[in-house]
Amino acid sequence: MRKRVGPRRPTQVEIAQRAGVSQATVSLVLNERTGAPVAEETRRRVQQAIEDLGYAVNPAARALRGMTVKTIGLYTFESVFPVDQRDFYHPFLLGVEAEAARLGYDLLLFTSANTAQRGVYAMGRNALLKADGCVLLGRHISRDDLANLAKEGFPFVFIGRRDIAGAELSYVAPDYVAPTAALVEELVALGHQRILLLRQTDGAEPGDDRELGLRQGGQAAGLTADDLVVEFSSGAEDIDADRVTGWVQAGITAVVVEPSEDNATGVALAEVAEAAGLRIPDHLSVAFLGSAPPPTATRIWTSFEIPRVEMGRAAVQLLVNLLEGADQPPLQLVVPCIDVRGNSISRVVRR
Amino acid sequence: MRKRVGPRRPTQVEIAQRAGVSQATVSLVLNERTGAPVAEETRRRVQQAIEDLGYAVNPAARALRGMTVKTIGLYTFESVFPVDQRDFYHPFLLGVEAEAARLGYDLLLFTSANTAQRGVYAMGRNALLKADGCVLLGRHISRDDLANLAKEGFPFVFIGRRDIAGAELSYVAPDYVAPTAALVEELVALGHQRILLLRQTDGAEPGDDRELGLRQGGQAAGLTADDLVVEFSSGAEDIDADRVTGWVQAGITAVVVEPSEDNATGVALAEVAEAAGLRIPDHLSVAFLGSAPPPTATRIWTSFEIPRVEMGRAAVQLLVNLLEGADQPPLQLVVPCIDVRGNSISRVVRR
DNA sequence: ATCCTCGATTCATACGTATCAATTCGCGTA
DNA sequence: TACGCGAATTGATACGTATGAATCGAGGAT
Repeated sequence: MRKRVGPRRPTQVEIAQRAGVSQATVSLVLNERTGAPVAEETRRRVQQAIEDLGYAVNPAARALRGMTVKTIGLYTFESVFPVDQRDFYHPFLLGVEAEAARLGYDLLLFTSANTAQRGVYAMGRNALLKADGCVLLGRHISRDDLANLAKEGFPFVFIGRRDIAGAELSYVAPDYVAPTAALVEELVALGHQRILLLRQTDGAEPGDDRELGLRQGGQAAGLTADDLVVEFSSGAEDIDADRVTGWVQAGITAVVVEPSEDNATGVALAEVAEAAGLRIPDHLSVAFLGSAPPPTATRIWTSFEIPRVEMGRAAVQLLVNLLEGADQPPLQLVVPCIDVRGNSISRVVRR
Repeated sequence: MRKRVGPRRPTQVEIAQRAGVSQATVSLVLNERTGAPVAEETRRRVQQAIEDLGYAVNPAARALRGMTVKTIGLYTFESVFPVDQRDFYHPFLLGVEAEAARLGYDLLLFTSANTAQRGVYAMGRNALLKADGCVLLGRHISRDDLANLAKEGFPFVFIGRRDIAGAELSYVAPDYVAPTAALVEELVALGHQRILLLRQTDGAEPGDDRELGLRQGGQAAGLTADDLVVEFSSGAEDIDADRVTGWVQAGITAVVVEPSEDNATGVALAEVAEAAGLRIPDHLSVAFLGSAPPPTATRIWTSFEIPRVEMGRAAVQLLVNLLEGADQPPLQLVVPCIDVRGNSISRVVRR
């Protein structure tokens, strides 16, 4: 934290001297809406002095007075910042950026905090305070951090759903329940009687939502709890031929997969099944409860897409509401996903 | 500029009270390097109080004291902010972001200023001051803005070269001269005797550099000034068959093109030439003095690439030098480009 | 002439921090 | 005992702004 160098910038005091008024009057001219009237002639002289000296208000001083500074922070819990276009999070960033610009806010990327890898309450805390409020993003998020932030009353919006006991927080999240239920009902209508949900081990609330959708859909379609199987995967390495063929032998005819960022689990499942002679969808229907691997010439995965850009925009809108609305309560927004009709599920084939 | 709401955060005064010391001591503990010694026992008590109350230093107050805030601004002069991956500027942003993170700086994107479309000295000025210094980027930049910023002593680094009379400013720029000269020499070695440089109308210094390279290369290869022709284009629309065939009839056998962001001029040239029955490179050699259109199955444009990510990194390094070095003079850095050996130039064919 | 009103302006203060100058205290030396 | 010295701590101040309270005139109205 070195000292700043270079020539000092003009202040309101200097403007005041040049215009022959007091500093307070300069401030009044700058923030015209305060109700106190300023004579037209004085206003002109002050404006002129501002022009002459090239004055610009000092954001630090303003912030110290407790004013907002029109800056929205963006914090991600992943180690690599998602400016990279290949990153799963990039569309969110696009939405956040676009909406911030539209609403006249600058965007502060907390890149420094992420190098420390220690969460908001290590390096990041000072950083967060540089912004009026913050959009938080990322799967591997610390619940404690979120709870603390909420308790402190720091304005933020989380992208994704997190329920914290004893604290209500603002988020914008996709609706995983409804499309999952719809997909399960569709599978039952296609003749599937035993359906497997493959969850991510770290799925948290998003995983819970898929499981809830599975049960709702299964119940609506007349399946019993025994017909709905839930297993976990922590990545590609725990999907092998034995496991997949085991499912089939146990009567599973359809697998619905909770995607991870890189979709390693889903890709592995497809490869292992294919290698074991199980064709998709003839022998095994597979669908992704979220973003699927990219389509190829022959394969379009049945799935649904998260409206990521729109969610980014919505998060900023919620945050600005929090910032500009007088003591606004926490806001939640659930947005619908978009069905992707693929060719990876089909009518069940009895052997 | 609304007033902030919500619960107040703890201050150094409250820490001091809880630890039974003065505010000054708390500040000393926080910034240990000031030479004043603090007893180990006191330090411990203060640290404990900080822990207990969840204290974090107020960046605004610190900034007001004239401290830096570890934030680098990024300002682009184009209207659309280059977070979009399709944008020409995206690689620069990647480099800036990565290096800022590495050096422990946060990155402030001036999105709000760009919506106003009026340059640094309209909306943008207040915004710039939120950061310790700024990286500036963009082709359609206002010289006046740059000159004023330099005069005011605001720390910034421009990506791209701009010479401003009476002011020395910091920039990182690609070396267009050397590779252009080399390319011209190569063309002469291939038998070309009359070479055309097609400049962008708004090319400014980058265009000047290409022209300088053309003359240097031509001279080194023994061509006279008459053998080197310079014309201007403002986009695809002023490239038509008449113009291109006119060149050929005037003895031009090779065209070197200053690229624009979208390379519209170069693309148009290729299409028009092809349509007029001029095959590239057999009838006309074409090279890009910078980034070329993307390669296809049959065509790799002879060109050279600007190391954009590296330039972004370098710009941040220069800026941090300015910020952390005591009254550092302006710094300039010229980086080499990377040759792309294509198939769009060839030995001249005498008819 | 006195009082009140009201528009225009100024005074004074607080925001939270870093740092210089001043103070206190313990201790060894003259 | 007096004195000096260095380590540890504190008092006081300034950074630039916004704003509530106070001041000041100039007109009316009474």
